[in-house]
Amino acid sequence: MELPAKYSPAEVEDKWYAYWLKNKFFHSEPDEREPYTIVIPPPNVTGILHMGHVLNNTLNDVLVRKARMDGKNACWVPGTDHASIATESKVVAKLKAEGISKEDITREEFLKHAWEWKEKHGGIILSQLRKLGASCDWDRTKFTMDPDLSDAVINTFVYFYRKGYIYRGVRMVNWDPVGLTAVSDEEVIHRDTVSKFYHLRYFISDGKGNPTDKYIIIATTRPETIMADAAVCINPEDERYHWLKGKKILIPLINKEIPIIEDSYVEMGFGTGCLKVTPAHDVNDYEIGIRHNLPVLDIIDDHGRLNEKAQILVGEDRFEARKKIEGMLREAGNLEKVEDYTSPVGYSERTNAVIEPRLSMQWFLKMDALAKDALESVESGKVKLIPDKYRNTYRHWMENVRDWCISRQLWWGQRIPAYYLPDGRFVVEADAGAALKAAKELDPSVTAADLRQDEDVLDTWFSSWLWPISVFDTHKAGHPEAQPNRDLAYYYPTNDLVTGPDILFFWVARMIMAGNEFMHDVPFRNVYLTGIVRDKLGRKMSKTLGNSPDPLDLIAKYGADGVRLGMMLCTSAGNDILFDESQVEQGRNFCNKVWNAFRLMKGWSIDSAAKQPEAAAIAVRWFRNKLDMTVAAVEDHYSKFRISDAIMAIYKLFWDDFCAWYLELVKPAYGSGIDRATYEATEGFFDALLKMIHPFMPFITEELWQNISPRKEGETIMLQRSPAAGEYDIAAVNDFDMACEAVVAIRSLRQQKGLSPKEALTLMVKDGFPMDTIPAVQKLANISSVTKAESFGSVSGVSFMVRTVEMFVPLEGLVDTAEELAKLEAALDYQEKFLASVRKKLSNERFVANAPEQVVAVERKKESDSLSKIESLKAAIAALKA
RNA sequence: GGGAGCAUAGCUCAGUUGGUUCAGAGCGUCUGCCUUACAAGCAGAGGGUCGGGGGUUCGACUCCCUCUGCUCCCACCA
Repeated sequence: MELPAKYSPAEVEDKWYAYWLKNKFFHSEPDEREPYTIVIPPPNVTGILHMGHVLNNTLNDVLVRKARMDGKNACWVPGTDHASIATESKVVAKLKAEGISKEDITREEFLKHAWEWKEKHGGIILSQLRKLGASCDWDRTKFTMDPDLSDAVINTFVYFYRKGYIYRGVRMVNWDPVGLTAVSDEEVIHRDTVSKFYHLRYFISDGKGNPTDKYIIIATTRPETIMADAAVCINPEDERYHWLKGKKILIPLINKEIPIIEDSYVEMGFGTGCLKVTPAHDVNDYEIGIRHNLPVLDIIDDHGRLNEKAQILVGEDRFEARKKIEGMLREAGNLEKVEDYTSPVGYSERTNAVIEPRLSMQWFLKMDALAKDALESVESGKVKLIPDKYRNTYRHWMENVRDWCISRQLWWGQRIPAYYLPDGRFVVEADAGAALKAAKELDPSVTAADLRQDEDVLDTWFSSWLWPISVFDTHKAGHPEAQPNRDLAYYYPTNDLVTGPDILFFWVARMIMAGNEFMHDVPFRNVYLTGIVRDKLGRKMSKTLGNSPDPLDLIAKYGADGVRLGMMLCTSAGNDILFDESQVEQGRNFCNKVWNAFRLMKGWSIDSAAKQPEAAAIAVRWFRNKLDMTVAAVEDHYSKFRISDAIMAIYKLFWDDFCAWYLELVKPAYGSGIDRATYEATEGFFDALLKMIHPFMPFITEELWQNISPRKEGETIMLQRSPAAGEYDIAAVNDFDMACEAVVAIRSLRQQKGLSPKEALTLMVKDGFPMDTIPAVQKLANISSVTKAESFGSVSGVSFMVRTVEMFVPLEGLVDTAEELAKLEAALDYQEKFLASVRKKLSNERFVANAPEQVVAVERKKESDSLSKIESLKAAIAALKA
């Protein structure tokens, strides 16, 4: 077989992915084997693949492929999330571009557009995952708004409503004036923002609504809301303002009279000590308003514009109004001064609009009982967080959880199944028919046409928290008493969940709640929390910064295997990843290394008459041990989710041990064939190595595995068993390591002396070297003959130490005696100091008395080793001087 | 304001109950090589008072205190 010197991934990857699909290797059905289940964190249905997805899904794929090769019935369920706000805003934008405003069309028309959009863009990200090699069970692909999954959401709502957990109420919510919906507390991101601090003069009223010449100063960041002020508040302890008690104050510009109230909420040291209370537009002010029974005046509309209740600046955007009112206040003599000011401002996670605190009627889910159980699930270890530092964060959140605002003023999503009677009462039922029946019980005269369904839809997370259940069994969600179907019974709970810490509360915690509620069991055993993918400079990857490479471009350039490996090499749980293209290059290079090792091996012709050379026999014995040793280490890494350590161990095993040492040792002389025993052993090792690499680099390993020896249709490396760790002889590995050290020393010596690798040398060895490895040293260091010696006599040459053994390479005429002497004396000096420190330790009675025996033994070994080295060094120095 | 975490080689990070000749890895750097698998490569080399200070201990990268610097999460300071 003629193979090019460089591996080209493109055709190989498409070919094998198609082969895997055709043979349904990814598909899983319940059987008698142990299941291994992962559900995908569903990407937004209209999303496109970014580096975060690459990280997450590569990890998932590594885990699921490894499980499959461990003989488990592995099932990775893919799917997408309808992402109500994100998708709806995209559809709105698209319609806007076509000249259609959402307000001008009906809900049904809008949803038709939305579904069209979904059909058009919905599959993109899933097909991109195929490019990455993701071994999802595509037959099980789900969408959070599939009809049956939506039914599960509705049933869940009805269930919690009947349980008394869902209620409706007026609350101060986080209003997103761009998305035109309330968002939950978790969807608000607070960022320090530079703004202005306006110091305003509020004049005291003369009691008839006219200003006196006395005024107080109030500091605010939001002068455009003064028209909604309901009072001015001072701290009752604040003597500076006692004279104000009982007085009335006039709101600037509109001259509205409002009372002075006292509340200890106000901090005397902050601002001027006077607080304007605006119950409709500030959460704290709302609380104060309730305490003091103040009227609520809402002057800002859905879009963040001032409404007619503001009396002035009606129709102006809140930020425009702020600018304009500054001028008006200055003109009216109400503006004392303006300062620069930095304070935390809430932004919508989805639209980045400044959140407007706003009062509105919303639906809520009580969280306290659910959170208590979900906390217990993690505290007890039923769900393990990896890394476990997140337990603290998790606990803190669960202990301070607030009720979940689950309604959204959107159309894209599951519509809340509450039906209003004309008199304002409502019923909650799974469908309109049941609702009518229930409504008739309240009022027999009600007809279907009288009933009006709630306009709002449910928060997206209210569907994705059911994901580990609903992808298998859509009836079970909302019906804790029901028997799970066969799939759910078999696959639930899933094993591992890989996701980002940013959605630990949004999603992970809520899945645990839903799992506990409906399955009486947690939804997964391990939660692997990845970091955020950042660029080399530590900046978050974002479209606006343009610092995020397109994964598909990277795949096209380096191959999916290269991209995967590059990602896996630098991932450790819970740590952010500073991604750089050079890592992918490293991955690509590794592919090429594997490819070329294969080329080398396949290029050999077997000579049946050839006897196995000693060096090859040594190599085979050693590598078998080394392989077993590494398999054990890799298994240990997997068990602790140390994925980058696992691949690094495999990487070094392949590159350093297999290629640099093993292949060089067994490589036959140019022009000759290889003996059968060595060839077969090599092929066996190669097979094992491919299997170890496969979860990380599925494509190239399949390609090469298929070509090691002829395979039948339907055979695949994917379904082979991973190499199992066997017994290994650590002493043999250790002896070989010593041989390698000798080789390195001799090569280094060559470099120093400018000797070509082609020039054979001779070697003299003192007692203590593992002589059975000598043929390996000879082959790799090009040593023509080796003699054991008691002393090296007066031959001219260079001596060096390998651990405690002195070795000597005779080099007539190339030795600078003074230089050698200096080197040896430096080594002696170091060794003597080392010995002194060891002896100091050993002469410390408390050390000998308190330290464990083995630690003391190690020190004694150091002492004797050091003594023998000193002896050798002294002898070598003496010989040089002679 | 509350909570959590981090600081180890030029960069990114390991260091698993305080004890092996333990100060490591990968990348990068430097030197020499187009050696008949691979220059996307081979061979070799250099590089760190483990952030500063103090303490506990026979022994500290590891445990405790403190200082400095950074990050994240939560939170209503107008």
